[in-house]
Amino acid sequence: MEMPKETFFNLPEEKRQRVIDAAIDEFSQRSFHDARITAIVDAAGIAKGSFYQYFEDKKDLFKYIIGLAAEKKIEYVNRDIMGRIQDCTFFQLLRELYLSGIRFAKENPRLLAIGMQLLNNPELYYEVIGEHRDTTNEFYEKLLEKAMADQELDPKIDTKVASRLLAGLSYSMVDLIYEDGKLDFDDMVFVDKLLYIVENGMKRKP
Amino acid sequence: MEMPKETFFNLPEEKRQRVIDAAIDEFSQRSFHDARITAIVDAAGIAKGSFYQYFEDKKDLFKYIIGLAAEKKIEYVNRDIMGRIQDCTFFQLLRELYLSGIRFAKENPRLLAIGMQLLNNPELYYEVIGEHRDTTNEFYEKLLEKAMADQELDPKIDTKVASRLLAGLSYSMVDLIYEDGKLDFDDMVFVDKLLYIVENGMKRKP
Amino acid sequence: MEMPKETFFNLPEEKRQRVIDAAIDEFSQRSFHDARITAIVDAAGIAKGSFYQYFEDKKDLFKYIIGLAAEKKIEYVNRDIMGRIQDCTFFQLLRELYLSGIRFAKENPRLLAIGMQLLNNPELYYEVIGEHRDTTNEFYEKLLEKAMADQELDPKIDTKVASRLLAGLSYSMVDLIYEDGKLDFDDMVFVDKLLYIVENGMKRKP
Amino acid sequence: MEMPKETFFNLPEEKRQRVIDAAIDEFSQRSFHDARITAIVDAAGIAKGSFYQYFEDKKDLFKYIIGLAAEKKIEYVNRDIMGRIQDCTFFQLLRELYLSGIRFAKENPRLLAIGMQLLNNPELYYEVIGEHRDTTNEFYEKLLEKAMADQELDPKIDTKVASRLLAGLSYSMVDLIYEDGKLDFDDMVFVDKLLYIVENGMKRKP
DNA sequence: TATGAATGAGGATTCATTCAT
DNA sequence: CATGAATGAATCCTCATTCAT
Repeated sequence: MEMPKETFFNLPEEKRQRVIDAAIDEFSQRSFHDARITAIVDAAGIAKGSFYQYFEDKKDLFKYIIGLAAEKKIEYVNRDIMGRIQDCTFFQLLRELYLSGIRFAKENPRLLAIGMQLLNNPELYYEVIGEHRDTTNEFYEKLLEKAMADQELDPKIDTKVASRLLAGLSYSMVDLIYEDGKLDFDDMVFVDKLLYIVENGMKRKP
Repeated sequence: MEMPKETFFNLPEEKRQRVIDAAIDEFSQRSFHDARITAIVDAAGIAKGSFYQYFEDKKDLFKYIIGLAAEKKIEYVNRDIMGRIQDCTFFQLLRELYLSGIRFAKENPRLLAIGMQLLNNPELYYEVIGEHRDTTNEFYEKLLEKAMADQELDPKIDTKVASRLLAGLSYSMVDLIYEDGKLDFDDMVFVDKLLYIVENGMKRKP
Repeated sequence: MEMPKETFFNLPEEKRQRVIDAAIDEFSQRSFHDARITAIVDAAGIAKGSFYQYFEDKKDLFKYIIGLAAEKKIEYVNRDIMGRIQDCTFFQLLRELYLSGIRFAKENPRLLAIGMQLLNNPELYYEVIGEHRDTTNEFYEKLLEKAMADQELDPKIDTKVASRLLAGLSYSMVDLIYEDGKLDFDDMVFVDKLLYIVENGMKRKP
Repeated sequence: MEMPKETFFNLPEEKRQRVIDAAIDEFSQRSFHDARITAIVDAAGIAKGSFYQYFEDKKDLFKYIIGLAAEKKIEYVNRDIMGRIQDCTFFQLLRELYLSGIRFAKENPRLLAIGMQLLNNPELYYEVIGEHRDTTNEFYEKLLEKAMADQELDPKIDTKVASRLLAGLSYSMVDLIYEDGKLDFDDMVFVDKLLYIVENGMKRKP
């Protein structure tokens, strides 16, 4: 996988940030194809030529930004959730994950927009991310398997299917964010009401 | 809402189809901005100039195609589901809806792709879909309210939240389509396993 | 010189007028090159194809319109001036000519606009009118020669030059029309004040 | 008022001239709308893309060229006339002005053509010339008022009207240029003969 | 003769990328 | 490393004219 060239990492921190920021701005407002290098270099205050000394091409930059976003999100959620995995039930953990996801998205709306774009464009996704489409699914699957092993779940449910369900639900969250204000209760209430259903649907029957 | 010009509707059916087909092809493979009139007219075998006698401009065509897709999907699902609304339980109906949705998407993968496209071009989305934004949510909400009235549902669940959940799940379906083959069971099994959870989560406790 | 085809003259009077009118409208608002056949046929309510059954091409129509305008102006001025040539002095006649010209322009502003266009575009002029650029000059020259013979003029003036002066002055008139209202006296006063100078400049000294 | 971009002024003088020259060539031969960027860049030997690094668009270039022409003419006439305003009578000055105008037009026929163009595209005219519409009239009016104050003029003439006359006469000059050769005397003789009439018409009677 | 669809050449403009300094 | 001009392919769209019915 290409990456920014060395020159980019040799840049003074502040300048590098400006470039990253400008890129996030542009990519969050326009599709990959519509995004303009010109807009990015202008906003970053660097020369057009310099751009091509930092990055191979537009796609190179895009991949880098996507990578950054993923990294940031993982870091964020990790920090939020860290250490609770052990002492929590599966459903408590799920609740924290969703809430943490919502918080992250609200704090980083531009990254959310970029991520959505990627998710809705399979070709681009494939080009940029390559094979690794299933990280999210797999993550939930592992969680579910552990919960199953811990006998928290109804043994009749299929963890592969359930992992899809949990992943799919994150879209409900995003919707919630985009429509902010349309529903008259706050995120935590929403998540709790949602999880009430999920928990009833998946938990081990006594 | 603009529409194709009269000339387009005066065209012989076969030619009109060729244009529509070429447009669907192009729009399903490239973003609105990136889609090329040239590719469309070439594929349709018409002159560049003719295109502009049929449509105001690229956006006009796009809107038309989106409208067609929506119409087609509604028709499809209606035909599939028609008549069963009365004799079905809520969960049976939901099963049919999801299966019908999957079938439609599998039969019309290009329309699916265009729809997904739309989802991440908010500006265009608004222009094209306009007011009809939350049709899906509202549709599920109505269904849920009826089910609630029929005492099929756990009175503790919130129909607004549940409608989001049901809408969000359609994303799990799309995922399924894109990954076709990755899961080792077929759509019906998938939907059944999914609905097993959903039903458990939402149905009225005895 | 091409002319409209026979078909045009076979048209019912009313329809022919509609075409002429539409053409005058378009040509008075846009330069020859910018004028659009489409606009003309739309306004005239005829089919695009019909146009090419009446006229060879855009230029053919333009020539025809120019011809009409010239004819109309000559007719107008003739009617105004008719019969006075004998009983008038040269300067009285000139006054009538100018006033008549102003009246015509005010009553036919669209024709004025087309004429101006032509005058300011030598290439077009040549293409459309051919060699006959000097009609106006020659007309004034004849008038001046008669006046000279009648001993109304200072024998020292050169009639060729004076004819240019008189022709050039018509531009002052046009200016006056375009700026209508900027000067605080009316046309007749303007012409009289102008002719006061001209007469002093050209009349035979006692 | 828009202007060419900085990049244009950073260009080596020689290249810049090539662009200007090509533009003047094209605009003097075709109407603004009809003028082709392609022709200009080809003649100037620059890339199509480069053009858009120098100018915003076609109109931007056109305005610039018009500005240049105006500037050049003012400079030219100023240089010609400079210093004589004090020692000349009004009629002597007028003679110099007309002769200078003729010389300029003959030396810059392409600029003349562009200027004439502008006169019959009112929309463009307004955009380009904007407020400065009646500079010419006002210029002559000031001159006339001074002459009047100096008692060079017949007190009965109206300076506003006379200024129109003098401005209108410049059209006679243009005619002269376009018909070059048709009259059998040279410019100076023509102007002298013209001014003989004008002077007689306007000068103070003894 | 009327119609209006079909055509395609031609124009303006954008933008990723290259290149010379 | 920085710079920013140079490039040209690619795109949308317009419009006079032709053509088939």
